[in-house]
Order: sequence, then C-alpha cells, then structure tokens
Amino acid sequence: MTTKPVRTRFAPSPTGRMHIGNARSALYPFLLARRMGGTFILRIEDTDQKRYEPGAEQELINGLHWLGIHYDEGPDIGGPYGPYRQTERRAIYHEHAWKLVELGKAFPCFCTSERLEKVRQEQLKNKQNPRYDGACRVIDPDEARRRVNAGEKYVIRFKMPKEGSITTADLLRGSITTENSALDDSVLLKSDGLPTYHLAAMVDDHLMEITHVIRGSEWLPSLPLHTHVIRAFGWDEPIFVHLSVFLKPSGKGKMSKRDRAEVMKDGYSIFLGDMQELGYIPEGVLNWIALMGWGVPEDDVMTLDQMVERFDIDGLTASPAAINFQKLDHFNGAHIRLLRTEDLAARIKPIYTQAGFRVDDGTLLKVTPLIRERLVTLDDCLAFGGFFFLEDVDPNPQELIAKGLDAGQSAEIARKSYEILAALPELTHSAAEPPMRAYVEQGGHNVNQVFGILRVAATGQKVSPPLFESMEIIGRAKVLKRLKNAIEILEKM
RNA sequence: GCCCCCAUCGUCUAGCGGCCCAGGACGAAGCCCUCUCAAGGCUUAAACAGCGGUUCGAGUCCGCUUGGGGGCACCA
Repeated sequence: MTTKPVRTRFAPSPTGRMHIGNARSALYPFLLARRMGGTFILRIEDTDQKRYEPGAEQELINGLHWLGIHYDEGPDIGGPYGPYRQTERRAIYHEHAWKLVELGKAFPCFCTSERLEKVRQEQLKNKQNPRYDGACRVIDPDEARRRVNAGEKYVIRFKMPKEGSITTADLLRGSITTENSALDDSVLLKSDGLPTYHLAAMVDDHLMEITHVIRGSEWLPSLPLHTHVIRAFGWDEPIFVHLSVFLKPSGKGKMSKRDRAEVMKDGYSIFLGDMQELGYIPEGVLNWIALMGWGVPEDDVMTLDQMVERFDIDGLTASPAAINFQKLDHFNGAHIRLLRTEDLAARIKPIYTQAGFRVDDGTLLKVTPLIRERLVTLDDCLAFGGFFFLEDVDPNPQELIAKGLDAGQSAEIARKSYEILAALPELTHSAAEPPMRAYVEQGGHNVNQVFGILRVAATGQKVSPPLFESMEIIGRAKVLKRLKNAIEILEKM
C-alpha cells in the first residue's frame, strides 16, 4: 500500500441535533488525522431533503468547535476539494451515476414507488426477502436512454452481479465475504436528481482522497455494496473502520434520540447542546466518549492533545458500548480539577451571572480554588459558592441548631463565637481558627457543633467549602452581620 | 423471516499462545485524612457466556450453541 497522506472526514447529515454518537464519529477520524499529521475534513451529507433541518448544520459546526475538534476543510471554511456540502455537488453525482450506466454497472429504472411497494408486499407474503425484482434491468440501454430524454421519471440503480461473491474488509473485523445474491440493485441516484448515500459518499470519499473511512457500524451491512460501487469505478478502496454503536445505559438496545426524556430526568443528556447547558465541559465529554470504543491501559484522564499522542486506530473496539453517565460525571469532575484557576473562574463566571449573582473578579478568583474539587459540573458552583456573592443569607432555623443541642444552647454558641470573631482585628483563616478551636475545647462542645452553627450562619447552608477560608473571603463585616442575624433567629425560637 | 457484526468484573476496557490464580477506570463496600461536602490515599468484593476442537500450553486461534447488537428504503 502506498503511503498517501492521511485524510479523514466527519460526514454527518444535518437532520437533527448533535449527539454523542456524532461527536465520537468526529473524534476518532480527527485523532487519526492529527496523530498521522494528516487532514481532517467536515462534509455535510444533506441529500435527503425530506429530513433536512435548517440549523442542524450550524449546530454540528458549533458542537465541533465547542469540543475543540477543528477541521481543516469544510463547508464554511472551504478547501481544495470542495464544495463540502453534497447538495452543491449534484452535477458530480449525476455524471458519476451515468458513468456507471455507460460502463454497464448500473441502469435507469422507471418503476413507480407504488409498483415497488406492491412487489415488496408480495415478496413478504411469499416469505421472500424484499428486493428489487429487476424489471428495468432488462430494458435495452438505448430504449432507456430515449425514455429518460423524453422526460420520464427515473432513478439509477446499481446492477448487482447475480453470481459470485465479494470480499471486503473492515480494519477491526478483518475480511467479510458476502454472496452477491444476497445484495440488491440499490438506488444510487434518486428521482429528484440527488444521490443516495451509497453513491454520494463513495464518490466524495474518492474525490476528496479520503484514506480512512471511519463511520458507524450501521453501515457495515452495506459495505459490500459500497465496495462494489467503488470497484465498478475502478477506484482504490479506502480503509474502512466501523465503530460500534452506543447502547442505552441498561445495555438494552441502541441509544437513540428518542431516549432523551428518559435520560433528562436523571439530569443527563446525549445532546451536546444540553450537556453544555448542564455544566459539562468539553474536556470531560471528550474524554468520556473517547473511552467508549477505545481502551488505554492506564491513566485514562486525558486531554485532547494527550489523546492525539496516544491514539491508535487498531485499538478501537468492535463491540457495542453501553453508555454510563456516572463515568461522564467522573471525567467531568476530573477535568474541572485540572483547570487553572483563571480558566475555571472564567467558565463559571457566566453561570453565576446568568443566575443573577453579581460577581466581582477578585472574589471569584479567591472562591474558585475553594470550590474546584467539589464540582462535578460547572453548574455546581451555584450550590457550593453562591453565598459568596450575596449580601445576606437566609439560613434554615432548624439547621442552625447543632446536633445534640437545643436552640438556646446553639444561640449561646453563636453569641460566644460572635464575641471571639468580633474581637479579632482581621477575620482571616489563620487568625480565626485558633481562638475558635480553643473555645470549642473550653466550652465542652465538639467542633462539628460549633463549626456547624457557624457554617450555617455564615454561608446559609449545611455544606460549604472549608469554614475559615470561606469566612475570610466573605469578609469580617458580612460574617458578623450574618452571625448576628443567626443569633436573632435562634433567640426567637 | 433473511443477512451481517459482537461476546473479559454491574459498566467502559487492558490483554494481540506461555509475562494472567487476568490489569486499569467508573460504580459499590470498608478504612485513613477531616469543621460539613468533596478531593486525595489505602483496602476489599466483582469477569475470561457454554461446549467442543487446535496446541506441550488458550482469555488469546477454529467451530458450534447461547446471548446481545445492527441492517434489510428513491434515509443517512
């Protein structure tokens, strides 16, 4: 085999929202191209005008951009092999379809869909496999040409050999031999003049000099057809790699877009747009999907660059993978912990802002390190650190009462704590903790009781980042004010 | 129904004939650390689907069975 420069592609159809399946179908060819110093391209397969959704292409582009999967050639940026949108390549497919007709490898078919449907029903009734019955295969080529020129509606079908077999290859599975008799005279060019996938993708992959076709395993059954088409043109075949499908978390059945509601109620989604809104970061999502279908021996928390370094296309897995959202959480949290403070701060700032908090950068930079290791998603910053940006907090009275104590005793602790803290010239972590600990011992209480009251009073919540670091950031004045408020609440109980 | 693919802990996987009484990660359990919650550290439970071959030797190769998945459109 010659050592042509590696060219891979992600070729989605703009028929819906971008999901994790799409993302992985883009990731692997991207990793391969980068790993091999090759080129990665985006091609839009929009030949189905019935399922076409405006806006889907943009969502795809946004998704890739968000993930950091950058393409070298594509519909919006152009490139030497364009256009990269199949509807803009009509003439190319038309020409190629007729080329096959001339070569005797394809034929025009004038059958109506009604007739086709009738034939199919009959075949089904007779327990035969539904298949084109070959009615137009026998039409004289000149006669067919005349009817086409006369304006009759037609499609072009591949003329599948009746005998013999074909051996194709998938990188992960080895060679696969199929009897031609099991194959159909598939439609290559539709009556609307646009090609089907079987023609368009083969033509484009050849013309765009794609070396590795990485695609979903739903294409495996049509690989023999595709190989026939490629060989009919006399072209070299690219290396085919069929990715396993994603299964539902239960492992029962393919994960589909229709499962969105099911998964959403657990706070998850398979759509990139949703995931972004839920506070997942691209690094986490990428790491997660990368490892469903690809295994590394150890150190599985990786950035995109690290994936590029370690990627090996032979290491992909052929078996279906059940998705596991807990693992997504794990990777997301792990990558959040890997972010530099300024970076993380910049990412959570808009979340605070959108939630209505007034955020100043100085405080944010101090808060960020405190909450970093507690975040699973970026959105968690609200629960863990919202009180830093509030003037007052609103503690739950019951939570102000320490375990094992009553309201009066808790109030006493709060008052004493107030005195201690108020006596300090500055409320810093190092200044406040020793006297408070001394008080805990003298008072005969335990740290959980005293610090617990203080925590709820100062932060308004039972769970927070470390108490004294938090109070230092909140600031002396505000802490005392909140404590006073807590004392009042307790005294009224 | 027909065709194709897949098969290691609950899940994602490492393993490409001896290095495996099977390694890592998530999750689970326990312990440590500890002002809460996390993070972190340590430990434990947990798998080669079954049956036949091939071989001195099989998780690794072959076949069958079973289970799972995918596909059979003028959709991709």
